[in-house]
Amino acid sequence: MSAGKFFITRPDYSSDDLAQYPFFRGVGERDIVEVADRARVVSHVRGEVFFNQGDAVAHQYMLLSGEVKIATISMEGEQTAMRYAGPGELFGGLLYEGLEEYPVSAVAAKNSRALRWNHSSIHKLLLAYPRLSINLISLLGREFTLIRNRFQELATERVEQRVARALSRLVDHAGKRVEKGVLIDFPVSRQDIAELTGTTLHTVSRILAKWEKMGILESGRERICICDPHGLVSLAEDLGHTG
Amino acid sequence: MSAGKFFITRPDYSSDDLAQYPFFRGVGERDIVEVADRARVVSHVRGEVFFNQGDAVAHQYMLLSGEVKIATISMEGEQTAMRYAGPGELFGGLLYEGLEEYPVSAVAAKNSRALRWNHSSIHKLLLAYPRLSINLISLLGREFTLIRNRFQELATERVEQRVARALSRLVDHAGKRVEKGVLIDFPVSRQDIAELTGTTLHTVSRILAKWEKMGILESGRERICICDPHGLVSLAEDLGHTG
DNA sequence: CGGCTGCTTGATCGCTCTCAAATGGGGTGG
DNA sequence: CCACCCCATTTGAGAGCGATCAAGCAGCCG
Repeated sequence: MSAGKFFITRPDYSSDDLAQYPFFRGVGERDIVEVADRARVVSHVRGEVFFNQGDAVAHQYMLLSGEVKIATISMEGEQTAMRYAGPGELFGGLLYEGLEEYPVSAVAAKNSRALRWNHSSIHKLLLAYPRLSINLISLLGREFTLIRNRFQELATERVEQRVARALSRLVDHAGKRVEKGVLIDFPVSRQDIAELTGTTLHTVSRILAKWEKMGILESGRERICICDPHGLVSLAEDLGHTG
Repeated sequence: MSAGKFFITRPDYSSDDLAQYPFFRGVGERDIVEVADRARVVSHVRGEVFFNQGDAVAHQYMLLSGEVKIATISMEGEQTAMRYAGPGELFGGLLYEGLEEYPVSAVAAKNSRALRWNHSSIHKLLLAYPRLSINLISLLGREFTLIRNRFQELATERVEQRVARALSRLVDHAGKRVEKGVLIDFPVSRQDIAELTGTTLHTVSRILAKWEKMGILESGRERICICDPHGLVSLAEDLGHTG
């Protein structure tokens, strides 16, 4: 990793690594270096926050390694998880005129490293490298599709179906092949699943217990391993027809 | 309207009208004309669709007048409303690589006119006028905040509270001052409110009947007029504390 | 080994969906 | 102008999903 083909700006990453991320798609190696040079690398261990909902918007982040939970907290104190961001994904205040506070919190779900641009830098960079803007729009489009789907599920589906879909997404997003099946490769509690699906940890616990009995998965303290991913998917689909 | 201060490209609109919309913020009059010239004006009467979920992505729209419902339909046939777009708002496939079908439908909630760019035109324009990209990102950011809030409400709040918020938003978005209070200025059925809030038209009907008795609003067939907007807002807040 | 934190499990309650049917407003065609 | 029909709306009764409350259990770290 220290033997990048191109100029390495910092010991933490090479331009090769960055070039593979969608934010830099179609951007020349030299330009990537220029853009990355305007960022700092920041690290947070599991549980630490990158920023809190309500903080003054200051930075835009791109995750290099780890996993970050993007969540909101309501006035009644209830948490809702918007998404989990993995390596290559952007998070932070989407700089639009009038936005002064982060509308969400970003907390490391495992030890994480990210590139951090400040607000004005990223603004200039987007103007200077239009391709970055296009890529950002593209990424936002995908994210939109995701939250739209989740919104629709929340509006029309039962809890069990939503949990099945949430687990499927986590597997796609951060699944690691292990002996028993596919492990979600960061600590996930029942409460986390509940915040993703708009239910309570109790209900999640009951559902997982049921599926464990059916042999679909295996789980423990903040650990979920899907033994039968296909079974999980067809469960998500079938629950619509029969229930 | 035909006496615009600047060059008028079509009888339908002047560059003045366009300059006030956020998509064109910071863009010169001449450039606005250039961009608008790449679009066609399309009209649809109430009930007609601009495009259907699943259609091949071909166009990006900016609404000039009217109101457009952006909604999805699930595999089980249930509709979910994502938002209502008013004049100046953009809708259509957010061009990202890999997107081939519209993920939502857009249907005129009243007679509507829109600018329509085709896919490749808008792509070129965004590259040629970086300020447009910035504005688009800005608009997406706002839209994101909106759907995030709605998602959180759906995940944590009761139906009554969600309906109160939905009505408040409709008032802000399309409220028209009338004698009795503020009228939502396009046809809105109980079913429409239900699709916005993830409930059924029956529940909406009961809630509106209750509020009508309380003197907060007045409603009829596809018509809702808020007599006491502030009461509605405090209802949305209070339902959290007491319920 | 002890305590903290996350997980399980039972019992109950009530919000909201579902099913069913009647009512009414408004536009259209005669 | 009137009658009719379509479709939105209202209203009732009942069932059930899932939240809530309440303990007890168990893994993991110090």
